[in-house]
Amino acid sequence: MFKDGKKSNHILDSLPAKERERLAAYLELVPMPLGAVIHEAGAAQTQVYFPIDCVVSLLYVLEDGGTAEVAIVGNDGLIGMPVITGGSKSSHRAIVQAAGTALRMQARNLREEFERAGAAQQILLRYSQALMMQVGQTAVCNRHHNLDQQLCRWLLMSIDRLPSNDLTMTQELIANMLGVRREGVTEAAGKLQRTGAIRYQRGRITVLDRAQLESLCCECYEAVRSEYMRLLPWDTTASANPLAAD
Amino acid sequence: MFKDGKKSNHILDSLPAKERERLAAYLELVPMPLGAVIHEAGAAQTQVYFPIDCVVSLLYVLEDGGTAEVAIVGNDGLIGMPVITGGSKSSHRAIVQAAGTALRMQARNLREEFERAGAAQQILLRYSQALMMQVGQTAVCNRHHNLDQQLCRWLLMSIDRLPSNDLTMTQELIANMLGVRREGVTEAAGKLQRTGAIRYQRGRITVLDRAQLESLCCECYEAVRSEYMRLLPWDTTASANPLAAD
DNA sequence: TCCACTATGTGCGCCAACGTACAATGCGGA
DNA sequence: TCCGCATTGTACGTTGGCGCACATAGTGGA
Repeated sequence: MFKDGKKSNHILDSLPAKERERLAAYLELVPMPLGAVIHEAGAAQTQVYFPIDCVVSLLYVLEDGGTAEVAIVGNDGLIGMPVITGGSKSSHRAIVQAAGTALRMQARNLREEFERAGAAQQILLRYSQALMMQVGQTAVCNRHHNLDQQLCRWLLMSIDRLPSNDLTMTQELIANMLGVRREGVTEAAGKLQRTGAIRYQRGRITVLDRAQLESLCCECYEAVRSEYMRLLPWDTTASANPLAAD
Repeated sequence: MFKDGKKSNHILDSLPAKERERLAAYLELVPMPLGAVIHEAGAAQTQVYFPIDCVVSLLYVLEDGGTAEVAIVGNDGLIGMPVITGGSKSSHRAIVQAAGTALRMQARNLREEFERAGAAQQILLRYSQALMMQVGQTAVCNRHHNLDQQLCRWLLMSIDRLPSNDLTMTQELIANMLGVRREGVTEAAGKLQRTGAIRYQRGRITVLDRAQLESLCCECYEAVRSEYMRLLPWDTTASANPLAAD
């Protein structure tokens, strides 16, 4: 799980003190309002974002206007990988799915730090692998699992990246993320509400029984979670983190 | 498109002469037999493969044995990105989907070249972005498009990476890749055969009318193709390739 | 030549999700 | 307080793909 009470970003936290201080000079705390489009598909990305207590979705927009989420990013990662990989722009729209704050910096400054080939490079590369895994699991889940399971996965992944168990989210928006009908979400969420797993009222969802969601969920959630833990042991207080050199 | 008549690998071809020669010392031509598992999910990857005239699928195996392909790799790329990103192992099984040959090298040698932070690093990072895009599009396609369209996409992506328009592939195997029923593939392929787009006989499929496949296909094929072209302009004879410094 | 096996074809009922239509319900502003 | 609007609930026929069962047809080996 990524929830830790602390308001921080795990990528930044994993950096040794020297690198973290160097980057800190470039970082600026910015609000991330619900629905804001951080990066539009096909547009050059001049800034990167390290979420603190917000969640951003990467989604693909089809020619007919349909959408599908390919990944979720919160305080476990960053928005702007194409800055590192050199393509500068992405085919995905980055949109704020849960409001909060993020640390922002100029793309060129992150790029510079990456090119120092130090701990930051190592961590960013590992993050890219974790993200790839998450995207792949989205593909698998879309193929094999039903809406009920996918909704559970989505709720779990979202609250893992947020400080509380509340989501300010209409069913309509969830449907857009999952790429399904709004009515389908209403039905699936209704089931979860009846069994007491969640509660919701007009654009606000509260997870009441996390364990129940996990039991209803498909294996995809745990697969992604454990891969993130393997690749990015971000807890700097734990000795398990080989990257915490300070 | 990636088909070029030449037997080569585009990543290696894109390298400046110096880098290419340095890597050549480590490369070994190996056969890639149909069905061979190049990397098992969760196993350390000690070697990387640059396909020449074979196609390798990355697929995820579910707990119940079900499978879903997350990406296709041919002479446009390489198998073994976790070696670069530092995770050393992948959650995906890499399996030879079309027999042929590949160039193989020790993981540590590629890792070393990457750490030189030269043209190879740049190209490998761009490839990782292209691969990410492909995986994301698999997710989108699984969500929104039907089996007929997906089969077209799959056929096009496969023959693009092979020297001819023939595939040695049973419908059963295609079904495993797409994560669907074998009967569904039989039906979809039957339609394509009746309209003259393809012909097949017991484990061998020939694409007769490429244009027709493209017209029946969803937008996902072209989206991935153009992103590969943007990120990896591999034709060293074209002036369009900024990476060809020799 | 024939047999065993693999690959492909076809037909069924079933179900999840779709598209559509419309009702009911809460919330915020005039 | 009431109106307008956004959000959620419900229903119904349609469809694409599933699971299953079994028939047919190539292919390679004994």
